[in-house]
Amino acid sequence: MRTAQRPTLEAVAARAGVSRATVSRVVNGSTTVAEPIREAVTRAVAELGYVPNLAARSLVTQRTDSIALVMPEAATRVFSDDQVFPGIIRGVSQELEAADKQLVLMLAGSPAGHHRVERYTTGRHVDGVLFASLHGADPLPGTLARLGIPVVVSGRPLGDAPVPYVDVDHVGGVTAAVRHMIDSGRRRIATIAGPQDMVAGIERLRGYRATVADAGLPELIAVGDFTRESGSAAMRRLLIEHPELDGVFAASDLMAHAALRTLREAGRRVPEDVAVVGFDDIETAAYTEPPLTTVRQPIVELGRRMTRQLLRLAAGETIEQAVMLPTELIRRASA
Amino acid sequence: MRTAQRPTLEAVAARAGVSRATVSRVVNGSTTVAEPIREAVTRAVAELGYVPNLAARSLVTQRTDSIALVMPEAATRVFSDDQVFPGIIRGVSQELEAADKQLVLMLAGSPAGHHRVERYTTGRHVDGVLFASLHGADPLPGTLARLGIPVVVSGRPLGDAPVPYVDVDHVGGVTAAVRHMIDSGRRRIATIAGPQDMVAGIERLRGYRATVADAGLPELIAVGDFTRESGSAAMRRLLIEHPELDGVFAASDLMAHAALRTLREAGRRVPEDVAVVGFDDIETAAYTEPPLTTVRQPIVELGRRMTRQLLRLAAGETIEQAVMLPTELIRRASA
DNA sequence: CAGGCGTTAGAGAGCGCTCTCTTGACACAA
DNA sequence: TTGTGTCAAGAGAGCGCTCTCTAACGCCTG
Repeated sequence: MRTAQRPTLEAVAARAGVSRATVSRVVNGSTTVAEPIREAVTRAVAELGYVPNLAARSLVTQRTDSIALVMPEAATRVFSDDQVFPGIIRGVSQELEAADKQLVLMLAGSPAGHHRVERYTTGRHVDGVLFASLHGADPLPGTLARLGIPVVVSGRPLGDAPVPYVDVDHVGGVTAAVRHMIDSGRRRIATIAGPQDMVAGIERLRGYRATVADAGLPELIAVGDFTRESGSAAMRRLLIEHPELDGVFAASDLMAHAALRTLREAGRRVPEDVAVVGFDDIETAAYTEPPLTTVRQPIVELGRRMTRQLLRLAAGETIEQAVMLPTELIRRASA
Repeated sequence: MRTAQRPTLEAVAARAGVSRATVSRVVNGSTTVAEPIREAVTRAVAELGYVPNLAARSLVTQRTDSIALVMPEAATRVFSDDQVFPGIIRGVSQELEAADKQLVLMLAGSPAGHHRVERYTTGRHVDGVLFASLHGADPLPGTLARLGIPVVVSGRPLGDAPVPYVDVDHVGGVTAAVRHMIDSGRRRIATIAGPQDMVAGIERLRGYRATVADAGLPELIAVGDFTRESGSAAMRRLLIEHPELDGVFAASDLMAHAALRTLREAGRRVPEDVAVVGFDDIETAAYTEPPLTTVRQPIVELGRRMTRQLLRLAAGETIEQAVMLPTELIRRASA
């Protein structure tokens, strides 16, 4: 069974009574083939159930028609409860489907895993590489770019390598969130920040600081890592250090969700005593108690845009170094 | 840049002063190479930064060292809020990493997408195919199996093709859940069932019916599709049709979550008036109000086992037609 | 010391495809 | 009729690798 011979170009050519080259032309859509011959070839392809051997094609064209999407394995854990991880994949997948290219997904967990990613991508086994949710200043994207391998990352890269990226407007979203609380009379607005080795964490904290500073309000900061657990811990710390707080901006919905519960356990009412705003607009946000006001980011679109940029790059076009996607404040009951 | 010549076997051979065949032996770990020569080759490989061209290798070995994971695109939407989708990917990824194989992810949304999957997988561009979360009786797994292409699916396939599968013990989990409610005195236990074109939906309903029948209790059934929206609607219907109910088993945590809210809105207290049990044990389950009692399924392990089975199959071993993974009742406050 | 054997390295074919170059056919002008 | 130009189709090289077959070499045996 395993040796079931698949028909080759040769076989199709023989059946259609033409040369290999002509079959290749038809299969690849060349225009310089007379109609009757094209038809004969098409028929032969159908009759034989011919499918081109991609390995053979890649060998000569130097293209693989596949691109890699690299994510830290932690992303599947940290984000396991929201749609960031599946959302990006969905967006990438949609665009690649349209371009008839394959998606090779690489979750880099261990250092060994990272090395494997490096070997694979630098080995030019893919036509381009997408990086999502980078932690810290990974040198790999820069290395690939220098090798001339098309790369696009999500979020402004922390290193100094000039790698093209697509990001959402963190600062704009956070500003809208914090202003919303200020406008409704809050004056002691704290933040539960995200991890400071990720752009999303850094930018969202930056937005918070700028906005409260602008309004002449104090900075009340506790740092989490985007997870619910860290959100509970941070909220508890904030309540101890700043019991007077009347608003909380959490850098992720997961942390906001945990904060909601912690506040309730501490006897604070939301939104009467404390307003809470999150970031992400995960599906759960509409089902928390009370429903969470939050900043929506276009996550599927992020995946799509990254992919489109990468494909353009791979096609030899020059692309914008940075693309920024808008965020939007979704008002529910928590603030 | 794009034409930057990568070193070939030939180049390594020249540098090491040996033949191509010998370099190939060293690279592929053959034992029949004398130590000094092996060392010389290894050094040449390092110096030149040689990376084998996978396309060329595939062309002759007829292997691709990559496997496809096929999911309906809906899976990323329906499950966007729980860990099924990322969990399976993580499990698959872990095992493939250990085996040094690549993961090609295919989300089949449209009929065109499904056709693309069919073309790609039947074209033997991968060494094996994993199917997750099948809807209905997709003929593709059976077709591939008949072509001699290694296939493993998640969940007992609904068609009659004898395709090897890995599944969790739905019935066992549901039985434990419903018995738990019976044991605590509930006598009017309803279910919010999952979609009846998916094994998970069918099996969980089967488990419910068997257990209530066994206890001489009535069947109170409303069907949803695993999403929160459908869960709310189903819960409302149940309250109208069976206002006397004192327990609800929801076939997914998402539906259970929505039921919790709907019950509260209807003035029913959980668990005092109505006990609620879900299925999946998503992370949110621990954060609902009240925290949700639910059935945990080992989702990462599911991905891992599927992959291990597939790799064994691809290696020519014969494998069990069915593998069943245990489920476990997690008791929290809702029942 | 011839003959046989086991072991290691090289030679060379060929995997299935694309793409350049060449040939062939035909139309039209001189 | 011959020459020129245009366009479609074929011939053939070669992409980088693996793997079989063969050659070379050293060692043991009779």
